Amino acid sequence: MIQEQLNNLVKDVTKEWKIDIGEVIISNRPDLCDYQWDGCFKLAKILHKNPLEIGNEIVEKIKNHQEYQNLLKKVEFVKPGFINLTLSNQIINDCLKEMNAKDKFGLTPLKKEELYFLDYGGPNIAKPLHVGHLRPAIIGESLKRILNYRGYKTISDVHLGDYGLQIGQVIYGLLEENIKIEDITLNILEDMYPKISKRCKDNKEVLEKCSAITKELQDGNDLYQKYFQKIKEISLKDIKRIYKNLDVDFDLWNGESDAYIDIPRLKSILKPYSKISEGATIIPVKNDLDKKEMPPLLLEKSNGAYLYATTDLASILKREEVKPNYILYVVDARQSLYFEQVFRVAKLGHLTDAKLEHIGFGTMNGTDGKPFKTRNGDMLKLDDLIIKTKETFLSLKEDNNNMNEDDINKIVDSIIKYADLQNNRERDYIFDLEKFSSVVGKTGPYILYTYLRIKKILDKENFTFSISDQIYDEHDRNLRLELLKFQSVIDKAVITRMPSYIADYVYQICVYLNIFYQNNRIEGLNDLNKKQDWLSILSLAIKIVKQLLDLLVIQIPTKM
RNA sequence: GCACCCGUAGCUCAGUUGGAUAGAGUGUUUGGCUACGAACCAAAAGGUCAGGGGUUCGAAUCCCUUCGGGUGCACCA
Repeated sequence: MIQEQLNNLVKDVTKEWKIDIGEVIISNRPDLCDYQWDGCFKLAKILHKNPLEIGNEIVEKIKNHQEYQNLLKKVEFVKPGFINLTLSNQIINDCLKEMNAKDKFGLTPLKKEELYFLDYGGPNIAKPLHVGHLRPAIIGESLKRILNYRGYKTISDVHLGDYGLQIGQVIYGLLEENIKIEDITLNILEDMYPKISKRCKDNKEVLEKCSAITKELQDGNDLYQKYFQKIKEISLKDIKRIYKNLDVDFDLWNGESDAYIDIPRLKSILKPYSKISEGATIIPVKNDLDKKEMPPLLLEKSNGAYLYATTDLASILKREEVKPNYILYVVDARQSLYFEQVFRVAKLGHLTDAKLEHIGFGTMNGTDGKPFKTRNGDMLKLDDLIIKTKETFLSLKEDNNNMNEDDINKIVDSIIKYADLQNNRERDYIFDLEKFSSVVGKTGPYILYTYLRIKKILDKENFTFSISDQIYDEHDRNLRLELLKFQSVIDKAVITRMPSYIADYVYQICVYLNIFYQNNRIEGLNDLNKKQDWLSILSLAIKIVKQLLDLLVIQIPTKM
C-alpha cells in the first residue's frame, strides 16, 4: 500500500531524532501534491529549530534515499512547513497492477483475527416495520459486510423485541376483542399495538393488566404462550420478507424470548451487586468519576417481570459462548445512557471479555425538524416508502416503465439505501421523501449509471488487463490516484464504524469516471497502447465500484 | 434541574489523532448531445463555520462562556 511506503520513507529519514512525528496523509491540496506530511512543525518545536531548516534537510534526505526514484516524481518543502510528495507514474501503475492481481485489491492481511458479534435490526414483533427500522437494518448490514470484507469474522443477530410489554398489550387486545388464535392476521396485529399502547398511556388500569399478562407470559402461562407463538409466527414471516427485499441477512434470528433461559444464571451472577428498591431489583452503576447523573439499571420490575435490560444482559451470556472480541449494538443514539448502564453492569458481573460498543445513529426527523410522522401521525411503513419511491421513479421517465421489474427494484433500492448511508450515522437526519426519490447528483442511480456506462465500453472491446508506465492526462491521473485510496478508506470505515466513508468514496470514484468518460473517448482510438491502458484502468475501477456497492448493500441492475 | 448531542452556502449535508485557498449535492444563472447513454460534463454566483473569549506558529476542529435547537434522566423498548 502506497501510503504505508511513504510513511516508511519519512520515518526512515527522520529516525535519527527518535521522535514520533505524524503520518503522511492524502493531500488536501491535490493541485499541489498527492500526499502531504506536516511533521516539520512538531520536529521544529521539539528540536528548537526553524521548520524551514528542518524541512529542507528532510527534503534532501528523501531525495538521497534509495526509494526516492522509485516512489516519487517530486518532493518539496513549502511555506508554512509542509512536505509535499508527488508520486511517480511508475509507482502509481505498479500499485494498480498489484491491486488488480491480488485478492481484495491487495488489502493487507489483518494483524490478528477477531470475531465481531453484531446486534442490529431490532424489529418489534408487535408492530410492522416502519421507516425508522431502515437505518439499523442498513447500517448494521453494511457494517457487517465491511468488517467481513476486511477479514474479520462476524455473526449477526436480529435480536427481536418479542417478550416485553408490547406483547402483553397485543395479547390483552386480542383477548378483549375475543379474537381466536387461528383468526389472527397481520392486519389485526398491525392495528392492535398502537390502539392498546395509546390506551395504556391514558388508562393506568389497562397498563397494569397488560403488565400482568406480560409477567404471566414470561412465567409460562399456557394460553398466553399459544397467543405469543402465533403472533411471533405471523409477524416474523412478514419481517423476514421485508429484510429479504432489502437484502439484509442475519445469521441468528434470536429474540428477547431466547435469552430467557439465561436469566436465572444472570440473576445469580449479579446478585452481589443487586439491591431492592421500591420492590424492584436494581443495580447501581454510578461511580465516583461520574459528573453526570447515572441512574441504576432496573433488572426486574416490582411485579417480577423482566425488561429490555434483563434480556439484553442475559443475551450477553449466551453470546459469550462463541467468545466474540466485540459486540456491536446498532441502535438509536437516544439509547446511549441505557447502553452505558448495561455495559457497566456487564463489566461488574464480568459477563463477557468482549468489548461492548453502542453504534448509535441519529434520530429521523421530518422536514420540519421534528421526529418524523406521516400526516395522520403514524410512522410511514417501510413497505410504503418503497412503493412511493418506486412510483416516483416510474413517473420520472416514460422509459422507466419499460425496464424489467428486477432492474427497477434494484434502482429504487439504491435510491433509498444510498440516501441513508451517505449520512454520518451519528447525526440526526432529515427524512425527506423528495430526497428519497431523487436520481440526480449524489445518489444511488448516479453511481449505478456510471457503472453501467463504463461497463458498456468494456463489453464492446476485446482486451486483457495490462498497463504500461504511462499516464496520459490529468483526468486519467486523477482517476488512477483515487483508486489507490481503497485500503485507507476501508480502514477508516472499519475504525469509525461508519459506512458513510465508503459511500463517499464510491461517489468520488464515479465522479472521476464521469469526467474521464466525458473527456477521453476510447472508441476509435488509434493509439492502441493508450486504448489498452485505459480499458484496463476502467475495468479495475468498476470492479472496485462494484465491490464498494456490495459493501453498501446495493445491487447493480442489468441496464437503466 | 442535571447530563449528552448539535449549530458550516437559500436548502440537505461532508469536513474524526488541530494544518495550506472551508468542500459536495441541490436550487439559481449560463454553456455543451450529428457523440462509448445528457440519470452526464463544464462555468458563474452563493460563507463573520451561531456570537464572544482563550490555547497554538496555525482552530470549523481543543478549552471556557453566551445564545439557539434536539435528546436522555428506573418499573417502555
